[in-house]
Amino acid sequence: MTASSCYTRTWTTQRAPGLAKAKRTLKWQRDPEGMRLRILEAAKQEFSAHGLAGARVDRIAAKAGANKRMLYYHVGNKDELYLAVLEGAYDKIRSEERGLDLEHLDPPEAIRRLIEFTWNYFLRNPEFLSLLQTENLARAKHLKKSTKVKSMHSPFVEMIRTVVRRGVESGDFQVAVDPVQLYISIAALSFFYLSNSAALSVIFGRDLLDKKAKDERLAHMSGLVLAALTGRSVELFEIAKAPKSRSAVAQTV
Amino acid sequence: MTASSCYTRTWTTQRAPGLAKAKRTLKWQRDPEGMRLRILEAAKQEFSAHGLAGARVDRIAAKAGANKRMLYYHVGNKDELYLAVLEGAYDKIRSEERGLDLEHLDPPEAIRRLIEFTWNYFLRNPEFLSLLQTENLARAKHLKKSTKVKSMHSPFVEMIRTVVRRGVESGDFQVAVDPVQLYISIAALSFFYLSNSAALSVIFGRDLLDKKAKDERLAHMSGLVLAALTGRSVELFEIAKAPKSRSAVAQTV
DNA sequence: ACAGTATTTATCCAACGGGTTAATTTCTCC
DNA sequence: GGAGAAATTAACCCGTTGGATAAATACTGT
Repeated sequence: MTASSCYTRTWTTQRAPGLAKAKRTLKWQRDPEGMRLRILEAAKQEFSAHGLAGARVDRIAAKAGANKRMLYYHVGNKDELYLAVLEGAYDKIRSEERGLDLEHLDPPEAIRRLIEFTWNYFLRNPEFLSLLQTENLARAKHLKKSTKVKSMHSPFVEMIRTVVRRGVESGDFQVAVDPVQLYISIAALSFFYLSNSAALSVIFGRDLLDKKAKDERLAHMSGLVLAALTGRSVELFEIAKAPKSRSAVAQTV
Repeated sequence: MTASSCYTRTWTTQRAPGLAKAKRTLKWQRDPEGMRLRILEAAKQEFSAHGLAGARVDRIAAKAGANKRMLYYHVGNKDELYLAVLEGAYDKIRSEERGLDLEHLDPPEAIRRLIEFTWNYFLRNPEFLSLLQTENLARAKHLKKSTKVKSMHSPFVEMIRTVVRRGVESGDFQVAVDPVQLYISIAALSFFYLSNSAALSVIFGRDLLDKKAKDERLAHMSGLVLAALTGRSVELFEIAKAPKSRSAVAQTV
């Protein structure tokens, strides 16, 4: 319950290292940029772990090694803090995506790469999933106030649109598909699986996050999307075997 | 802020309608079953609207036209209440699914029907989406305590497994696919689109919930899954047109 | 008609939680 | 070396909230 003390800032530094006499002991040190970053990082953890209403401003301060007042001084109130975190999260994923360089791959390979990237990004950044879920439960009320976020996405959509068009022209893809629909589907297949893995693991009685399950999932998703686009049914798709004894599977999360 | 009074119970009934003298006025009336139902319904609304931490016990009581004490008397504390709501929600969807009668349709038609049902069910029951999201943010801690829920799903998985097997045997499906993967994918395509429509509408700058968008989404999803399974690229898949002026689209939610 | 139980109402409260105010300390520039 | 601005700490405020206690009222069987 009580905030875990990730680390306590021990700014009890010596001043004026040369002088022997004047070695005053500082109680703390100024560091506005660092403070802001620590606050945002702590807030990201707290919001993704507890949601918007569940997040505690005091815990964020504690995790950031800061006084609660600092949150308001450097960022703003709880909602503004949340928006800042969210913008940072979107910025990070879209900027990594830009590095994928899909334009120079042949279309099926580009799509496969996008799928794999999305899957791995979500795996590596579970807080991103939580933050989005939380924002959607709030009906995107924070995002609607953001100006930055909207502009970050048109280039991304155009990138996918180009890949699809090239695929159709080269004959690799059977069908032209709306890039927004396609991206939403690609994101959906990973997002839902991962963000709901806790509940899904319980209701289906098998651990969806162990190594084998994750490999199978990636193969399934790539196969599904690429088969639909190209018409050629790619490798994948494990055969459906009827369980004999329905042995209970551990549900380590 | 103050709880909206959905309806106020006016139990100020006349007793003993035949007798003229003894027409006592009751302050309230007993109704344990009805009370329990009203509490669960109110709780469903509150939890789906505000999440777990955001939900207010007092508001639930007010919405149910009950005294707060009643929640604890009839169901339990906040967490037990939430679990009860969740179990009810799962029970409802799985029971409707049983009525789909997929066993007697030819496999592609069965899958299409499952996709359409899932989509429409999520559209008709947005609280279901919220409840699941909330539960997953809580890492399924409530579901793990449930005994009922686990057993509700094996028959459902077997139903899909059978459809897939029949499809492979008849040659309709190119590939055998794990029924759990398939169902997760089908659910994912609808779930993510709808549960994240608020944020997606903002970042992509178009209203994903208007009539046209919804029709397109259903076509896209059916096309994607059936094309992948059958190899024949079904109708659908709108051509990707480059926007000329990128006209702003209203974002009614 | 009455006793006993089930159901519901009426209050209370202590901890919490977001946000604010005011005082303190550090840094920068002249 | 000192004044003024920036950054940080410390302490407080006050409405909220989940939950509890006790008293009141309705029903049931006899």
